[in-house]
Amino acid sequence: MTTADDAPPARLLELPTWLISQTSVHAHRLLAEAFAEAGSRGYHYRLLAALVEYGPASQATLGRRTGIDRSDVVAALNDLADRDLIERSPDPSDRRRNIVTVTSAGREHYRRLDTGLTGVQEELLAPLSAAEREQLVQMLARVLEHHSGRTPRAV
Amino acid sequence: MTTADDAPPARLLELPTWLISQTSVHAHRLLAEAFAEAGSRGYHYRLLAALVEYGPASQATLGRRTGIDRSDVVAALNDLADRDLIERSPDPSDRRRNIVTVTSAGREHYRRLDTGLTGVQEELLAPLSAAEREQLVQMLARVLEHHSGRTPRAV
DNA sequence: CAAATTTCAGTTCCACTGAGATGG
DNA sequence: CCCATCTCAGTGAAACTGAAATTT
Repeated sequence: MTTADDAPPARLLELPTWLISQTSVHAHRLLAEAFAEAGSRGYHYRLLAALVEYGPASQATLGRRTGIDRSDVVAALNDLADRDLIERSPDPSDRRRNIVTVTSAGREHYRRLDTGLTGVQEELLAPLSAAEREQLVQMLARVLEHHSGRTPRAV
Repeated sequence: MTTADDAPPARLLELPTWLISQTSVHAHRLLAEAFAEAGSRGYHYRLLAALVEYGPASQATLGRRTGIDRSDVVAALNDLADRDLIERSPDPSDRRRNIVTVTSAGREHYRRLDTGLTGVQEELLAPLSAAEREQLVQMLARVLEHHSGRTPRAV
Protein backbone atom coordinates (compact mmCIF):
# COMPACT_ATOMS: atom_id res chain seq x y z
CA MET A 1 0.00 0.00 0.00
CA THR A 2 1.47 3.30 -1.00
CA THR A 3 -0.80 5.20 1.38
CA ALA A 4 -2.48 4.75 4.71
CA ASP A 5 -4.95 1.97 4.31
CA ASP A 6 -7.71 3.70 6.19
CA ALA A 7 -7.40 7.38 5.25
CA PRO A 8 -10.62 8.71 3.73
CA PRO A 9 -10.28 10.64 0.45
CA ALA A 10 -9.29 14.26 1.08
CA ARG A 11 -12.22 15.35 -1.04
CA LEU A 12 -14.63 13.86 1.48
CA LEU A 13 -12.91 15.43 4.47
CA GLU A 14 -13.56 18.91 3.14
CA LEU A 15 -17.24 18.31 2.38
CA PRO A 16 -19.60 19.56 5.08
CA THR A 17 -22.20 16.97 4.06
CA TRP A 18 -19.66 14.19 4.62
CA LEU A 19 -18.59 15.52 8.02
CA ILE A 20 -22.17 15.94 9.13
CA SER A 21 -23.22 12.52 7.95
CA GLN A 22 -20.21 10.79 9.50
CA THR A 23 -20.75 12.60 12.77
CA SER A 24 -24.35 11.52 12.57
CA VAL A 25 -23.23 7.91 12.12
CA HIS A 26 -21.17 8.12 15.31
CA ALA A 27 -24.05 9.75 17.13
CA HIS A 28 -26.39 7.04 15.93
CA ARG A 29 -24.13 4.32 17.20
CA LEU A 30 -23.83 5.91 20.63
CA LEU A 31 -27.56 6.58 20.71
CA ALA A 32 -28.46 3.08 19.64
CA GLU A 33 -26.32 1.63 22.43
CA ALA A 34 -27.83 3.89 25.04
CA PHE A 35 -31.38 3.20 23.85
CA ALA A 36 -30.81 -0.52 23.46
CA GLU A 37 -29.98 -0.81 27.14
CA ALA A 38 -33.51 0.30 27.83
CA GLY A 39 -34.91 -1.81 25.00
CA SER A 40 -35.94 1.16 22.86
CA ARG A 41 -35.08 3.02 19.68
CA GLY A 42 -34.94 6.62 18.56
CA TYR A 43 -38.55 6.74 17.47
CA HIS A 44 -39.70 5.67 20.92
CA TYR A 45 -37.74 8.41 22.63
CA ARG A 46 -38.94 11.09 20.27
CA LEU A 47 -42.56 10.16 20.71
CA LEU A 48 -42.30 10.00 24.49
CA ALA A 49 -40.54 13.36 24.55
CA ALA A 50 -43.36 14.95 22.54
CA LEU A 51 -45.97 13.41 24.83
CA VAL A 52 -44.22 14.37 28.06
CA GLU A 53 -43.64 17.91 26.89
CA TYR A 54 -46.93 18.73 25.18
CA GLY A 55 -49.33 16.26 26.74
CA PRO A 56 -51.78 13.97 24.94
CA ALA A 57 -52.06 14.39 21.19
CA SER A 58 -53.37 12.69 18.08
CA GLN A 59 -51.06 10.41 16.11
CA ALA A 60 -50.96 12.81 13.18
CA THR A 61 -49.87 15.62 15.47
CA LEU A 62 -47.20 13.41 17.02
CA GLY A 63 -45.90 12.66 13.57
CA ARG A 64 -45.64 16.33 12.70
CA ARG A 65 -43.96 17.22 15.97
CA THR A 66 -41.38 14.47 15.89
CA GLY A 67 -40.77 14.40 12.15
CA ILE A 68 -41.71 10.73 12.09
CA ASP A 69 -43.72 9.47 9.16
CA ARG A 70 -47.40 8.65 9.80
CA SER A 71 -46.74 5.01 9.02
CA ASP A 72 -43.84 4.72 11.41
CA VAL A 73 -45.77 6.49 14.15
CA VAL A 74 -48.34 3.70 14.06
CA ALA A 75 -45.69 0.99 14.39
CA ALA A 76 -43.70 2.74 17.12
CA LEU A 77 -46.84 3.47 19.15
CA ASN A 78 -47.80 -0.19 18.83
CA ASP A 79 -44.47 -1.07 20.45
CA LEU A 80 -44.99 1.45 23.22
CA ALA A 81 -48.57 0.36 23.82
CA ASP A 82 -47.51 -3.31 24.05
CA ARG A 83 -45.27 -2.31 26.92
CA ASP A 84 -47.95 -0.12 28.52
CA LEU A 85 -45.88 3.03 28.11
CA ILE A 86 -48.65 4.83 26.24
CA GLU A 87 -52.41 4.43 25.84
CA ARG A 88 -54.67 5.08 22.87
CA SER A 89 -58.23 6.28 23.27
CA PRO A 90 -60.73 7.59 20.72
CA ASP A 91 -61.18 11.35 20.49
CA PRO A 92 -64.87 12.00 21.30
CA SER A 93 -64.82 15.28 19.36
CA ASP A 94 -63.33 13.80 16.21
CA ARG A 95 -63.80 10.09 15.77
CA ARG A 96 -61.06 9.80 13.16
CA ARG A 97 -58.49 10.45 15.83
CA ASN A 98 -56.76 8.46 18.54
CA ILE A 99 -55.69 10.48 21.52
CA VAL A 100 -52.37 9.19 22.74
CA THR A 101 -51.48 9.53 26.42
CA VAL A 102 -48.25 8.66 28.16
CA THR A 103 -48.63 6.41 31.21
CA SER A 104 -46.67 6.86 34.41
CA ALA A 105 -44.53 3.89 33.43
CA GLY A 106 -43.98 5.74 30.16
CA ARG A 107 -42.81 8.85 31.97
CA GLU A 108 -40.41 6.82 33.99
CA HIS A 109 -39.10 5.10 30.90
CA TYR A 110 -38.65 8.48 29.26
CA ARG A 111 -36.58 9.71 32.18
CA ARG A 112 -34.32 6.69 31.92
CA LEU A 113 -33.81 7.20 28.22
CA ASP A 114 -33.22 10.90 28.70
CA THR A 115 -30.50 10.34 31.27
CA GLY A 116 -28.66 8.10 28.85
CA LEU A 117 -29.08 10.72 26.16
CA THR A 118 -27.42 13.39 28.22
CA GLY A 119 -24.39 11.18 28.61
CA VAL A 120 -24.22 10.60 24.88
CA GLN A 121 -24.05 14.35 24.17
CA GLU A 122 -21.03 14.63 26.41
CA GLU A 123 -19.37 11.63 24.85
CA LEU A 124 -19.94 12.76 21.28
CA LEU A 125 -18.75 16.34 21.75
CA ALA A 126 -15.94 15.56 24.17
CA PRO A 127 -13.26 17.43 22.18
CA LEU A 128 -15.26 20.68 22.01
CA SER A 129 -15.33 23.39 24.66
CA ALA A 130 -18.64 24.56 26.10
CA ALA A 131 -18.49 27.71 23.98
CA GLU A 132 -17.84 25.70 20.85
CA ARG A 133 -20.72 23.36 21.57
CA GLU A 134 -22.96 26.36 21.91
CA GLN A 135 -21.75 27.70 18.57
CA LEU A 136 -22.28 24.36 16.91
CA VAL A 137 -25.81 24.13 18.24
CA GLN A 138 -26.59 27.66 17.09
CA MET A 139 -25.28 27.09 13.60
CA LEU A 140 -27.08 23.80 13.11
CA ALA A 141 -30.28 25.29 14.46
CA ARG A 142 -30.05 28.07 11.88
CA VAL A 143 -29.46 25.58 9.10
CA LEU A 144 -32.48 23.55 10.16
CA GLU A 145 -34.58 26.66 10.56
CA HIS A 146 -33.66 27.68 7.05
CA HIS A 147 -34.64 24.35 5.57
CA SER A 148 -37.83 24.19 7.54
CA GLY A 149 -39.85 27.03 6.26
CA ARG A 150 -41.38 23.62 5.75
CA THR A 151 -40.61 20.70 8.03
CA PRO A 152 -38.68 17.73 6.59
CA ARG A 153 -41.17 15.37 5.12
CA ALA A 154 -44.26 17.31 6.10
CA VAL A 155 -44.24 18.96 2.69
CA MET B 1 -54.47 21.95 19.68
CA THR B 2 -53.17 24.04 22.51
CA THR B 3 -49.75 24.35 20.86
CA ALA B 4 -48.27 24.58 17.41
CA ASP B 5 -48.99 21.33 15.70
CA ASP B 6 -45.55 20.95 14.22
CA ALA B 7 -43.16 22.30 16.84
CA PRO B 8 -40.60 19.69 17.88
CA PRO B 9 -40.16 19.14 21.64
CA ALA B 10 -37.83 21.77 23.14
CA ARG B 11 -35.79 18.97 24.64
CA LEU B 12 -34.85 17.78 21.16
CA LEU B 13 -33.94 21.24 19.92
CA GLU B 14 -31.24 21.58 22.53
CA LEU B 15 -29.68 18.18 21.88
CA PRO B 16 -26.63 18.29 19.60
CA THR B 17 -27.30 14.70 18.51
CA TRP B 18 -30.78 15.68 17.34
CA LEU B 19 -29.57 18.74 15.45
CA ILE B 20 -26.80 16.77 13.79
CA SER B 21 -29.04 13.92 12.84
CA GLN B 22 -31.78 16.19 11.48
CA THR B 23 -29.23 18.17 9.50
CA SER B 24 -27.93 14.88 8.21
CA VAL B 25 -31.43 13.94 7.09
CA HIS B 26 -31.67 17.13 5.04
CA ALA B 27 -28.21 16.56 3.62
CA HIS B 28 -29.15 13.01 2.68
CA ARG B 29 -32.22 14.16 0.84
CA LEU B 30 -30.29 16.75 -1.16
CA LEU B 31 -27.51 14.27 -1.82
CA ALA B 32 -29.88 11.54 -2.91
CA GLU B 33 -31.53 13.90 -5.38
CA ALA B 34 -28.20 15.03 -6.82
CA PHE B 35 -26.91 11.47 -7.09
CA ALA B 36 -30.14 10.10 -8.48
CA GLU B 37 -29.91 12.45 -11.46
CA ALA B 38 -26.73 10.61 -12.38
CA GLY B 39 -28.22 7.24 -11.49
CA SER B 40 -26.00 6.66 -8.49
CA ARG B 41 -25.98 6.54 -4.71
CA GLY B 42 -23.67 7.67 -1.94
CA TYR B 43 -21.71 4.42 -1.89
CA HIS B 44 -20.86 4.78 -5.57
CA TYR B 45 -19.53 8.29 -5.15
CA ARG B 46 -17.42 7.38 -2.14
CA LEU B 47 -15.81 4.43 -3.89
CA LEU B 48 -15.08 6.41 -7.04
CA ALA B 49 -13.57 9.24 -4.97
CA ALA B 50 -11.24 6.79 -3.21
CA LEU B 51 -10.19 5.26 -6.52
CA VAL B 52 -9.65 8.57 -8.29
CA GLU B 53 -7.67 9.97 -5.39
CA TYR B 54 -5.53 6.99 -4.40
CA GLY B 55 -5.53 4.86 -7.51
CA PRO B 56 -6.26 1.13 -7.77
CA ALA B 57 -6.82 -0.73 -4.51
CA SER B 58 -8.16 -3.96 -3.11
CA GLN B 59 -11.78 -4.15 -2.02
CA ALA B 60 -10.85 -4.44 1.63
CA THR B 61 -8.77 -1.27 1.39
CA LEU B 62 -11.60 0.54 -0.36
CA GLY B 63 -13.89 -0.46 2.46
CA ARG B 64 -11.53 0.92 5.09
CA ARG B 65 -10.96 4.16 3.21
CA THR B 66 -14.59 4.89 2.55
CA GLY B 67 -16.05 3.53 5.76
CA ILE B 68 -18.26 1.17 3.77
CA ASP B 69 -18.80 -2.32 5.11
CA ARG B 70 -17.03 -5.17 3.27
CA SER B 71 -20.39 -6.64 2.27
CA ASP B 72 -21.69 -3.40 0.83
CA VAL B 73 -18.45 -2.78 -1.04
CA VAL B 74 -19.05 -5.98 -3.00
CA ALA B 75 -22.58 -4.97 -3.98
CA ALA B 76 -21.70 -1.38 -4.89
CA LEU B 77 -18.71 -2.48 -6.98
CA ASN B 78 -20.98 -4.93 -8.78
CA ASP B 79 -23.19 -2.00 -9.75
CA LEU B 80 -20.22 0.05 -10.93
CA ALA B 81 -18.74 -2.86 -12.87
CA ASP B 82 -22.06 -3.50 -14.61
CA ARG B 83 -21.87 0.03 -15.94
CA ASP B 84 -18.18 -0.28 -16.84
CA LEU B 85 -17.17 2.44 -14.41
CA ILE B 86 -14.65 0.18 -12.64
CA GLU B 87 -12.81 -3.04 -13.44
CA ARG B 88 -11.78 -5.91 -11.18
CA SER B 89 -8.65 -7.95 -11.79
CA PRO B 90 -6.92 -10.52 -9.60
CA ASP B 91 -3.84 -9.37 -7.66
CA PRO B 92 -0.93 -11.51 -8.92
CA SER B 93 1.00 -11.00 -5.68
CA ASP B 94 -1.87 -12.03 -3.39
CA ARG B 95 -4.49 -14.20 -4.97
CA ARG B 96 -7.06 -13.49 -2.28
CA ARG B 97 -7.38 -9.94 -3.58
CA ASN B 98 -9.15 -8.17 -6.39
CA ILE B 99 -7.46 -5.04 -7.63
CA VAL B 100 -10.10 -2.47 -8.48
CA THR B 101 -9.37 0.14 -11.14
CA VAL B 102 -11.50 3.08 -12.22
CA THR B 103 -12.13 3.32 -15.97
CA SER B 104 -12.10 6.58 -17.89
CA ALA B 105 -15.89 6.44 -18.04
CA GLY B 106 -15.70 6.07 -14.26
CA ARG B 107 -13.58 9.18 -13.90
CA GLU B 108 -16.00 11.12 -16.02
CA HIS B 109 -18.93 9.86 -13.99
CA TYR B 110 -17.11 10.86 -10.81
CA ARG B 111 -16.62 14.40 -12.11
CA ARG B 112 -20.34 14.67 -12.85
CA LEU B 113 -21.28 13.47 -9.38
CA ASP B 114 -18.74 15.77 -7.78
CA THR B 115 -20.09 18.84 -9.51
CA GLY B 116 -23.55 18.08 -8.17
CA LEU B 117 -22.07 17.61 -4.72
CA THR B 118 -20.51 21.05 -4.68
CA GLY B 119 -23.90 22.56 -5.33
CA VAL B 120 -25.42 20.61 -2.47
CA GLN B 121 -22.90 22.02 0.03
CA GLU B 122 -23.94 25.52 -0.92
CA GLU B 123 -27.61 24.68 -0.70
CA LEU B 124 -27.34 23.00 2.69
CA LEU B 125 -25.27 25.70 4.37
CA ALA B 126 -26.95 28.65 2.70
CA PRO B 127 -27.71 30.51 5.95
CA LEU B 128 -24.10 30.36 7.17
CA SER B 129 -21.32 32.81 6.30
CA ALA B 130 -18.06 31.55 4.83
CA ALA B 131 -16.33 31.99 8.19
CA GLU B 132 -19.06 30.06 9.94
CA ARG B 133 -18.87 27.23 7.46
CA GLU B 134 -15.16 27.03 8.08
CA GLN B 135 -15.77 26.89 11.85
CA LEU B 136 -18.38 24.21 11.44
CA VAL B 137 -16.07 22.09 9.30
CA GLN B 138 -13.23 22.49 11.79
CA MET B 139 -15.35 21.51 14.76
CA LEU B 140 -16.87 18.47 13.08
CA ALA B 141 -13.45 17.38 11.85
CA ARG B 142 -12.16 17.52 15.42
CA VAL B 143 -15.10 15.48 16.67
CA LEU B 144 -14.53 12.84 14.01
CA GLU B 145 -10.80 12.83 14.64
CA HIS B 146 -11.49 12.22 18.31
CA HIS B 147 -13.78 9.30 17.64
CA SER B 148 -11.47 7.83 15.07
CA GLY B 149 -8.43 6.90 16.94
CA ARG B 150 -10.21 4.00 15.31
CA THR B 151 -12.32 4.39 12.21
CA PRO B 152 -16.09 3.84 12.48
CA ARG B 153 -16.79 0.17 12.05
CA ALA B 154 -13.15 -0.83 11.56
CA VAL B 155 -12.92 -1.58 15.25
C1' DC C 1 -2.75 -23.31 12.89
C1' DA C 2 -4.39 -18.26 12.71
C1' DA C 3 -5.49 -14.31 9.85
C1' DA C 4 -7.07 -11.77 5.70
C1' DT C 5 -10.01 -11.37 1.53
C1' DT C 6 -14.08 -11.90 -1.18
C1' DT C 7 -18.72 -13.22 -1.38
C1' DC C 8 -23.55 -14.38 -0.03
C1' DA C 9 -27.50 -14.25 2.83
C1' DG C 10 -29.74 -12.04 6.24
C1' DT C 11 -30.97 -8.15 9.92
C1' DT C 12 -32.00 -3.55 11.80
C1' DC C 13 -33.05 1.26 11.74
C1' DC C 14 -34.82 5.13 9.52
C1' DA C 15 -37.35 7.59 5.85
C1' DC C 16 -40.82 7.13 2.66
C1' DT C 17 -44.93 5.65 -0.78
C1' DG C 18 -49.46 3.91 -1.94
C1' DA C 19 -53.79 2.49 -0.89
C1' DG C 20 -57.86 1.33 1.85
C1' DA C 21 -61.36 2.43 5.37
C1' DT C 22 -63.54 5.71 8.29
C1' DG C 23 -65.10 10.12 9.42
C1' DG C 24 -65.49 15.63 9.14
C1' DC D 1 -66.91 15.84 -3.11
C1' DC D 2 -62.81 16.76 -0.85
C1' DC D 3 -59.83 16.35 2.89
C1' DA D 4 -57.78 14.35 7.31
C1' DT D 5 -56.75 10.39 10.06
C1' DC D 6 -55.31 5.77 11.05
C1' DT D 7 -53.64 1.53 9.39
C1' DC D 8 -51.28 -1.94 6.57
C1' DA D 9 -48.08 -3.49 3.19
C1' DG D 10 -44.07 -2.66 0.98
C1' DT D 11 -39.65 -0.15 -0.83
C1' DG D 12 -35.03 1.48 -0.48
C1' DA D 13 -30.58 3.41 1.48
C1' DA D 14 -27.28 2.65 4.92
C1' DA D 15 -24.85 0.19 8.48
C1' DC D 16 -24.03 -4.22 10.12
C1' DT D 17 -23.55 -9.67 11.30
C1' DG D 18 -22.41 -14.48 10.40
C1' DA D 19 -20.55 -17.78 7.82
C1' DA D 20 -18.31 -20.14 3.85
C1' DA D 21 -14.36 -20.62 0.54
C1' DT D 22 -9.81 -19.38 -0.72
C1' DT D 23 -5.28 -18.00 0.16
C1' DT D 24 -1.40 -16.18 3.00
